[in-house]
Amino acid sequence: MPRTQEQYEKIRKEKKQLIMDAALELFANNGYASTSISQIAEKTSISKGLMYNYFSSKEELLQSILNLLSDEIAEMIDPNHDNEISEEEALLFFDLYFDMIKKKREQIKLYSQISVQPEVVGYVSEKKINTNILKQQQLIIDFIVKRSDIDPIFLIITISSLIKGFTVQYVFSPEMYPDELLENYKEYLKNTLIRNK
Amino acid sequence: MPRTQEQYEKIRKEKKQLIMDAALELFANNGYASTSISQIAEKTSISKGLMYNYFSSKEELLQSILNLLSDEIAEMIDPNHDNEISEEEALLFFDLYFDMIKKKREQIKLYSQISVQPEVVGYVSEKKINTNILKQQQLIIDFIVKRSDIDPIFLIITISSLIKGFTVQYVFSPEMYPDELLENYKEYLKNTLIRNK
Amino acid sequence: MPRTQEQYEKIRKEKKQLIMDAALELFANNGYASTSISQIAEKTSISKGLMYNYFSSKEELLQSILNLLSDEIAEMIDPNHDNEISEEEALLFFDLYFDMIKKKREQIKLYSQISVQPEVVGYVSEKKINTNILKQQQLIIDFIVKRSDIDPIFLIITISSLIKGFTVQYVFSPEMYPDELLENYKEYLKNTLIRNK
Amino acid sequence: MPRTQEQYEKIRKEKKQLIMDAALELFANNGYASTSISQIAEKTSISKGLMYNYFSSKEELLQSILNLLSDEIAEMIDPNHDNEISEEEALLFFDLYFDMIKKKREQIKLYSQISVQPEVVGYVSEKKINTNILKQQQLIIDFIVKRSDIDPIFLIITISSLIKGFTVQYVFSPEMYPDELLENYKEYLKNTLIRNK
DNA sequence: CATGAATGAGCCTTCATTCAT
DNA sequence: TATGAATGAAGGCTCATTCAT
Repeated sequence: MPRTQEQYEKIRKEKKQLIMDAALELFANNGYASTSISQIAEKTSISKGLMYNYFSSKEELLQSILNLLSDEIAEMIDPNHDNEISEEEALLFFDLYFDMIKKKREQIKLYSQISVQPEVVGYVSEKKINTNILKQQQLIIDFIVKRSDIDPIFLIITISSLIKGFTVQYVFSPEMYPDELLENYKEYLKNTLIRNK
Repeated sequence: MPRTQEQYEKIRKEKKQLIMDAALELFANNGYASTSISQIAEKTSISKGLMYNYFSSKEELLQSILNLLSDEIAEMIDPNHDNEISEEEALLFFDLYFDMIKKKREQIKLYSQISVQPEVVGYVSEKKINTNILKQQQLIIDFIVKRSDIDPIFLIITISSLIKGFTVQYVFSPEMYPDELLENYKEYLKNTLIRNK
Repeated sequence: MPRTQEQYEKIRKEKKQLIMDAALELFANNGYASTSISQIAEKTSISKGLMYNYFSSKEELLQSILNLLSDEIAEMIDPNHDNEISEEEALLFFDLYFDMIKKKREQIKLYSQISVQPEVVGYVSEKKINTNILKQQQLIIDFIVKRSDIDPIFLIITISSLIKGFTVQYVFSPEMYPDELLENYKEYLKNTLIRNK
Repeated sequence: MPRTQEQYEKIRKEKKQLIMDAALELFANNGYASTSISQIAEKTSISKGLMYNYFSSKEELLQSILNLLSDEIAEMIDPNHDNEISEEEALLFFDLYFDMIKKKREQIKLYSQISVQPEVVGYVSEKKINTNILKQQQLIIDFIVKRSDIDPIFLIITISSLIKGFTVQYVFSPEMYPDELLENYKEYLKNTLIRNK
């Protein structure tokens, strides 16, 4: 009783995911360049050769991880497609974003490393990832700008720097931000930036 | 007749600097791991072997670059040694810091890469660099905290995130921050954070 | 369809032996330091890189050769485990020892080089090799001492020097000791040292 | 007042000797291959370049050390040139030989290493060294043979092995042979081999 | 689909030797 | 005579990738 086409594809997808999981952990913690295909294969309990059955190269594997991150972020952040957001949506963004950096910490750690190394990959899917977040971020900023008399350009720089800086600090030193602090800081940002309290 | 001691020292010092300059540019733009000794030697127009006359290893070369950066930052930022700062000193910090990230852009780019890559180096002189800046930064934050009724912990997170985030964005995309904008944003920060305008 | 576990193991074992054979010949005749991995690879008709699939370093390759020698000697000499030996056993030792230096000439040549070069290796498995032979040698000497009125210390020095000296001379100039001479000399030693003729 | 030709030559000779002394110690203890010209130059407190003013290559330096050893041995052992020796001369040989291995321990250690490594040097002056000792040794053996009814060939093998083996053991583990033991063993050999006691 | 042996280019590093000063 | 900067060939080793089985 041969397996159906779908079963094959499902198995294939799962194996792919296993490889990506192993690779992510190794990349994020040991660095992309310092992680060898052998290590990934060993961690996944498959042979080196088989890896190339799923990913055509080490770089494509990296790309896949980042692309998946991009998709997952898109799903989590879910930018609405009109060009305006309400206060609720603005507040929601913080919930979603903080949720994301917590759940995707390892991926973002990897992404932070990659995005800073021009050599590693042609472009990786940098733009795609940025796009998803930045689009929403832009809407937030628009929202804030509209209700503030601060020079928009300053506000944009400030908020994007703040988000970027906080993200990096968090993903590389999560132990410094216990859950409660994280929650409180999120509320503080909501109050300060959105609710104007 | 051999060269005098001074002549030799001069040659050494100059050549060392040449190598470090070439390495910095390559490291910062292509990444540390992706830059080979061959490339550095070629860019410096020396033989591969000679590099090892000046630096005992690739890693030591990196360390030297970062140590120099550390020293230069120390000189530029010059933290005062009492534990309190005046408003003038707080304002001065912004001038010094913005000046530094502008002049040492490439080095900080390299540093940003290194500090995010677990594999590269045991310590590099990460701590030393951080110390110099962070000490001063801490004083600034203390200053601000003292005159504000915001929860200190939120303030600390916010300001350090802001500085880190802005620094990274600037050194990797300086073209987005023309001199005038840079200057204006600096003044904006001074007014907002220090002068409470 | 992949090879079976056994097939792989067979390939590995055979290839390992091929490499060790080639390395032994080169090490013994050209010296360990003067033999390059390239030469070994070429003699084995494999690529340089492949060597590292079987041995983690040049030194480990050397160690493996010497460890194998150690095991083979153990098998050939087979020291008995009580602390006394009979005349027959004493006589047998000479048969075994002469047989060994003849069959393992190249290995002992290599070993003679290594044991005299402080730089090459931490220990190599020097001790292990020595142990096997020396234990038996000690029993022989005990045997002789017991039946002689010569000062034991002189006897020990003399016999161990004699064995060591003869071994070195033989392995480096086997052409000076044709089979018949070798055999006769062995009998001469038996008669003189053991049978007291 | 310029120096005379002789003074120059004397200085030159002394400096050469200094280099050879440093090299000998390093070669004997760290191995020839593992000792770099830099180390020798440093130990001698001269520059690398100057070394090549005295010795045209690393190998020539080694050769010089061994040649000197050869000459010194010749002087110490001083083989007489007729083809026969008296009992006194035979006994004297042991005094001279034991004296030599004690005083030239480091050189012989080096020589033992070199003579076992076919690769290092074309031939070094192996033959020359051997010649000096072997010639005398041959006379001793002749002397013993003449007064013994043992098969000469066995005697030759035995005595030359004994001397070689003892020499190697002594120079590599002198701490196992305190002066008194050395002296006593020498007398033991004299009595056994020459005086037939 | 699966294996891991095999390749080969490239990397970091060492070092005897040369040479301008 | 003396210096040490400079060279360049070679060495040990790693690793992404390929391929016979």
